[in-house]
Amino acid sequence: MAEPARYEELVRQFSAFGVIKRELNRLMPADCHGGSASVLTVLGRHGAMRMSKLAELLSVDLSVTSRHVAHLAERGWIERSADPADKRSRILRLTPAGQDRLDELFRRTTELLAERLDGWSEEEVGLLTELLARLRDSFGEGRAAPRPVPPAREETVRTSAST
Amino acid sequence: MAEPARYEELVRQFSAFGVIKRELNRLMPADCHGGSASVLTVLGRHGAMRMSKLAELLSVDLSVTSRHVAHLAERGWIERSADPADKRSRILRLTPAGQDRLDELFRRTTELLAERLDGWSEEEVGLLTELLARLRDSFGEGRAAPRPVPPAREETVRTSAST
DNA sequence: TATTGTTATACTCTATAACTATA
DNA sequence: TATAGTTATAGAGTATAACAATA
Repeated sequence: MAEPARYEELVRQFSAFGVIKRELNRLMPADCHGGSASVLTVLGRHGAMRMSKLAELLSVDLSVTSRHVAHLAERGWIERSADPADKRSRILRLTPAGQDRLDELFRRTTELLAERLDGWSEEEVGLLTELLARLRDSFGEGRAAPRPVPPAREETVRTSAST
Repeated sequence: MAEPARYEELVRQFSAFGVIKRELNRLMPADCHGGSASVLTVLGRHGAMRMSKLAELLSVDLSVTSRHVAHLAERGWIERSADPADKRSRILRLTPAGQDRLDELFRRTTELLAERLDGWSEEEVGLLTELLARLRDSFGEGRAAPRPVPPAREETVRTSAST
């Protein structure tokens, strides 16, 4: 448990979020903005899943997820198949084209980070990554279910864009 | 310089930004949303300044800053006085009411963080704060001018909500 | 002519609520 | 009746561009 002043300082630094997010967004191709990219990322990491699960992993409302998914499906980057066990559900899955898109996105962002974090050591990058994961866990509890989990369990799915 | 896989992992964790930001926004009073709050925070920390400087510190466009500032001025939380040295400029300054507002906001966010980061140690909170500051520095270069004040890093922490 | 701010416009992201179809 | 997902609507945040006043 930290002192109040610590939290206050942390909150100030949260402004970094906006800075990074805006710069990252500028990097996105016109037909695949931030929201869509998150969907691709989650599907790439966790494999096929239903809408509700995706929304949970994204920590956004189901309606928001639905729109992003529709956007991606229109472009052939993900496919929505019926769930035989529950006809209300739809199973989402990355298509090969979607996987390519995802790889391309990672390439772009990795390039940007390599440039921006030039002076950072391997350990520092890892440390920040870890702390952000914990931060997300600390917040998302109850609604989100993040946690850098091992790749998909679904058998028919190609997983992770890289590793 | 870290390996590409490190950056990729870091990018994934950036999704934490959205989670925290949305939760923080939910905490904001109806008449003072995230954008306005940032303005108050920066003015509280760095003192009076002109629009352009504020926009730079916020790392957002001047037009955006202008709107947020107008919003705050309407509510009497900041005052815009003419700059005698340059009549195009306007000097922004927190009013006592604005300071109260700011204190109140810090109280709210501190409370939330204390709750969410219950299991975090003083050192961990400090470490994350430091890394976020560095992250912002690494990104904002050229457009933003972060690196405000040396954050409290010692055991003995300043308790000033602003200055 | 360049700079400081303001305003109009457009676009993304998000949540809430109403609605359809299954369970 | 409850749940999965879609769609309509509204609100916040941001950037670009056109404009005013001053340097």
